Amino acid sequence: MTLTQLRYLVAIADSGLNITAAAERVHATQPGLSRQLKQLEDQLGFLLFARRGRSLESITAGGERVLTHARRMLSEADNIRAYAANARGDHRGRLVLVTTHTQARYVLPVAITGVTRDFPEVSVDLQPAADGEVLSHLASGHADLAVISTAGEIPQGGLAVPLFRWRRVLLVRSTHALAGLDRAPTLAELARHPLVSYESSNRPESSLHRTFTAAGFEPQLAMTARDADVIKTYVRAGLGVGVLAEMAVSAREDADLRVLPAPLQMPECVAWAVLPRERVLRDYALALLHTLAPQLDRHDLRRAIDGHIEPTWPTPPSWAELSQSITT
Amino acid sequence: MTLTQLRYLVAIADSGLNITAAAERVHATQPGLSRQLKQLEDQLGFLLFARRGRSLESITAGGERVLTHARRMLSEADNIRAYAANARGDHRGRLVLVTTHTQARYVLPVAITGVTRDFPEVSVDLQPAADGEVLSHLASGHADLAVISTAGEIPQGGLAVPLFRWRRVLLVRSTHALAGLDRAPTLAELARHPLVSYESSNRPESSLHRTFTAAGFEPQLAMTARDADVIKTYVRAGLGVGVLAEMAVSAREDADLRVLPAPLQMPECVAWAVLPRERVLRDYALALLHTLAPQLDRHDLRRAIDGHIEPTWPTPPSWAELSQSITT
DNA sequence: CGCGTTTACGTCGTTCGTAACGATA
DNA sequence: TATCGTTACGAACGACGTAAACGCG
Repeated sequence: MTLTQLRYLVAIADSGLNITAAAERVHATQPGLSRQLKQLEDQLGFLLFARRGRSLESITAGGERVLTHARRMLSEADNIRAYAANARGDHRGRLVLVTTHTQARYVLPVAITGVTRDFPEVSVDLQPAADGEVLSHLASGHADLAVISTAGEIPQGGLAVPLFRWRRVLLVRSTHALAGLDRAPTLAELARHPLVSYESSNRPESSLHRTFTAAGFEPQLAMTARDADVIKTYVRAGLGVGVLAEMAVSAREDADLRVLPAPLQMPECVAWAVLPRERVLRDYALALLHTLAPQLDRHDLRRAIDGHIEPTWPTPPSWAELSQSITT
Repeated sequence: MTLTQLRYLVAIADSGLNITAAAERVHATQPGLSRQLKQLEDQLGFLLFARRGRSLESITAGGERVLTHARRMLSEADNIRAYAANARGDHRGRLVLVTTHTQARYVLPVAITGVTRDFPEVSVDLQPAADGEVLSHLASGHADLAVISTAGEIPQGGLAVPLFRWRRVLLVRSTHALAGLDRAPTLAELARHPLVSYESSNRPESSLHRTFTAAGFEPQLAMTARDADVIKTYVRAGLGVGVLAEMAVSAREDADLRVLPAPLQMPECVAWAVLPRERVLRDYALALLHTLAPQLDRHDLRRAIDGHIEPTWPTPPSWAELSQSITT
């Protein structure tokens, strides 16, 4: 049993049982993989894949089992390599982020720009995902860091680091009935108008939905989208009142629209960075994290990550405070 | 980075930084290990060991870090091999048990005999340990299964499987003042006599100590030992009242001594098997466990171990019931 | 001078890629 | 017939053990 054999095994499993495609993925030839797979099966004494004719039909139960152990071994091997790269100051590599559209579009740009400036040999891979899918992407092990928001709870599935607090704002056309208001509308006032908001607001357990129903109202969601820019477009088209994160509105770009604070009952949200457990973080990933959470000490962060401990974090700054300190 | 290199690295660390001894351990030559270590260090880009002259002086911080990841990788490799051996019905191997003297001497023999009968190619390695050290031996990863008793709490550090309930008994010479009693003495009566018991009774948090002090008495421990046979010897010598586990007294062997039940306030204990987490159990280890816990379904056990879930176990049988069912 | 590590050298085993072959839909 | 996996072959690489050299106590 060699690491190469296990790497090939995982590649085959991840390529839909297509050995040719797997060979491509690991930069080797197809006969090489075939041979190593056969040798591994011979040594273990049972088939890892069920064959139909000559091609692989499905993974056997034993193969599934071996696969999970193999994945752990390979991820530990990656950990050693990552640690070594940090130790020798080698900052080449990839940084895979998985996050929602709003974070990707409005929060991360400055932070990522900083990383690519300080670590020019890093290629950042920004994976967009729906609200509920971010953490499952992280759990699958293909991402180094997730950024996600919650209204209260601490995200599970990794080490959660609080970044900043933010509130929702309302966005309306200047001709809209609410445009003249110089205060936050009440929930009752807002409930009379069709809303345009994030896709996740459709779910009954979303904080928007819960806030309305707790007060005895039913939100009218005229339209939902993952993408804040799409929401703005439909607000401009007069479809309804935009309900989105304060990070997503810009005084310059959205000067044609009126911005109102959301009703006070709508809870404050917290944006979190979530790091996979048992995974060594590259220095540039830590740098990104530190840009997003400058209030936290770099070495405390490193200790929390390496020691797999969950510290009691201080209350994160508001988005206004954070964006202030990032740009200056 | 190869598995061989990591195996060598661990061997060197476990041999007190003596490469020659490590080579012996892994059945290879010393220059081979030296070379692989050097190559690993070259590839990682930093020293794993600090040198003084030519010999290894200490592990570096980086070396320590790499070592922990390497150990995990190797243990996962062992898991794959163990799973494969099970799958192909290969029942050769070692079974390392760590436990206290009483279990080793009075409880495990029948169970181990059963294993060596059903699995003649297994060599059982019974590691004796003091009460408090059993679980740390297990945690170090050198044992497959620990057997230990507690008075109430569930043992930590692995998947704990309850085996049986047992009580303490008193052992006295026939000439002893308590010998004529046909009931359990009260705590007050017992407190007047010097006691001979297990070493762990010295600790103030031991259940014996706690029981006495809770009733306002102070136990007089004339002598303590890890070994039940030693305790009996000193009881025969008239040193005091033996307080030991009911499993340790035999109607035949101890016919010259009087056996009394312990005071009712002394709590019932539970013997547990503790299995290391994240470790594939060989079939013969499961067989041993099943002999010790016949009330539990074999497949439930396998599922609990493989799935790393902690089921709510049924109340275990008493030692009398268990020893009955084992021998028949 | 003994112990332990490093270096040098020759051999052996293994892996790899290319190319030809076989099976399947 | 196109696609995908297996088998065959030769070259290159790497690992290993033996033997000798080197440092240190």
